[in-house]
Amino acid sequence: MEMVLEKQVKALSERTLRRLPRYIEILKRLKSEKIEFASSNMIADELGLDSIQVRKDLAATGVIGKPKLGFAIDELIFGIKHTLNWDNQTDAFLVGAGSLGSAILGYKTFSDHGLNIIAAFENEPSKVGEIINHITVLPIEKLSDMAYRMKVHIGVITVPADEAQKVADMMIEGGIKAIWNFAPVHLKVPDFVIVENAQLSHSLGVLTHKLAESLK
Amino acid sequence: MEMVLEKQVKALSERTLRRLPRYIEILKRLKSEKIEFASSNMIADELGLDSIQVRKDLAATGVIGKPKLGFAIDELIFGIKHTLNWDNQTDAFLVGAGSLGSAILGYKTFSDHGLNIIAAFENEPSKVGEIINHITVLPIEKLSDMAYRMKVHIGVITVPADEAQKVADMMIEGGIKAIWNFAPVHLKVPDFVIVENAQLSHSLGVLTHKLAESLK
DNA sequence: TTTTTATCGATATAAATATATCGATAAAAT
DNA sequence: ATTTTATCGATATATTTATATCGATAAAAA
Repeated sequence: MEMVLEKQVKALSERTLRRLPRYIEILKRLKSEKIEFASSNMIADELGLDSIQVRKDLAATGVIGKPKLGFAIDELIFGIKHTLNWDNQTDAFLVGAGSLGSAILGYKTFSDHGLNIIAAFENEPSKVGEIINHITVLPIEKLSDMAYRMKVHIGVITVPADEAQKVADMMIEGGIKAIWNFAPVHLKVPDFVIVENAQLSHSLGVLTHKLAESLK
Repeated sequence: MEMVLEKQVKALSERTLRRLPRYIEILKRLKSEKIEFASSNMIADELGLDSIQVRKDLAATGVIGKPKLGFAIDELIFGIKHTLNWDNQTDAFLVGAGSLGSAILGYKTFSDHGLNIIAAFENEPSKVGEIINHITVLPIEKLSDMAYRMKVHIGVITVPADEAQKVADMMIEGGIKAIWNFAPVHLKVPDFVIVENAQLSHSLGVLTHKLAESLK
């Protein structure tokens, strides 16, 4: 088979991707102060980063700055959102309507972040039928079939550790392509499925370690 | 069981720190299967990592492996927990008893991760006095003073964005040394204060971007 | 006991990421 | 209109992180 070379879109590193939402935060604040242009230096200062790094990150969004002025804020916010695909909403299912799951269902702001949770699923019969933030909790048995029929591409897992792999398998069976995993387990999935882990313990470990070091 | 841990030779990178909890997860599972030794290869395979990287990460904990056998699982779990300071519990205050705050208060497992949340605080008078998972919700006004008197070193922020900086300031006034920040804002704090950000949007951005790329 | 083997851990190399340098540019000042 | 200035963005360098190589070692097999 012959390789077709497309114009190489500058690949974004994961670290850059994680900084982009922070830039949006700063830019929105500057915008609310009626500022129209932001330089890489302003942004870097606000976040305690290096301005060269900010410029490099922003270069990956394709937005072009102006000498002496910096970046047009509106355009830059738009460009970052586009890069993150936050200017579209992708339908998602959430499984596990416990306290964390409910908290996530309660967030209205995910729609600004490209995520549209349209249904929740549960094992526990007593929770089925509940409505959380206008989202109905359905029985887990329906997950695969509904995901397939509704062409849902994102799954959010907020079940306990010992149920997570099973839930992931059901999601994949239903054609889900990306999993946002809050359960403290490593999910085994086929190569074509994207898993983004959001375990609180990972971040907590960094905190407790650094604190202990600093108190030495 | 006696365990002598070598003094830590090298500073741990943040990326290593974030992998350590994942090793614990695998090791506990292997242990539950009555396995006593784990090689770097076994661990790496389970997590889809490189065995050399696992060995390097584990070297940073000071635990020594045995040729042909690998690492003694009990000793290794202990060593990793020690490195993360998860063998001690540090008292913490949480501010913001909304849905995410309540979810965090509900986690019983944080005590296995070095965190002991002993009180929660709120702005909203209607929430003050509530008891969530045996933890009382107190008025925010008491935060600084109580933190100082009780020598609390960790603060967890789960308030909305526009209140977070104010809460951080109060925490620092009360002598808190490390902040686990879930609010979507960059906190400005003195150098001696550690901030670990746990914003969901950062992780979500990686997911939505990768999914969009994969569907191209 | 001797040999074979799997795995460690030290050192070396490669890749990714961050930081520095500097000419080009357009806005603002002169 | 000309000069000065701040900032960009391309390229170069440094640093950090990940991966490869290989001798040393202790367990298991012969």
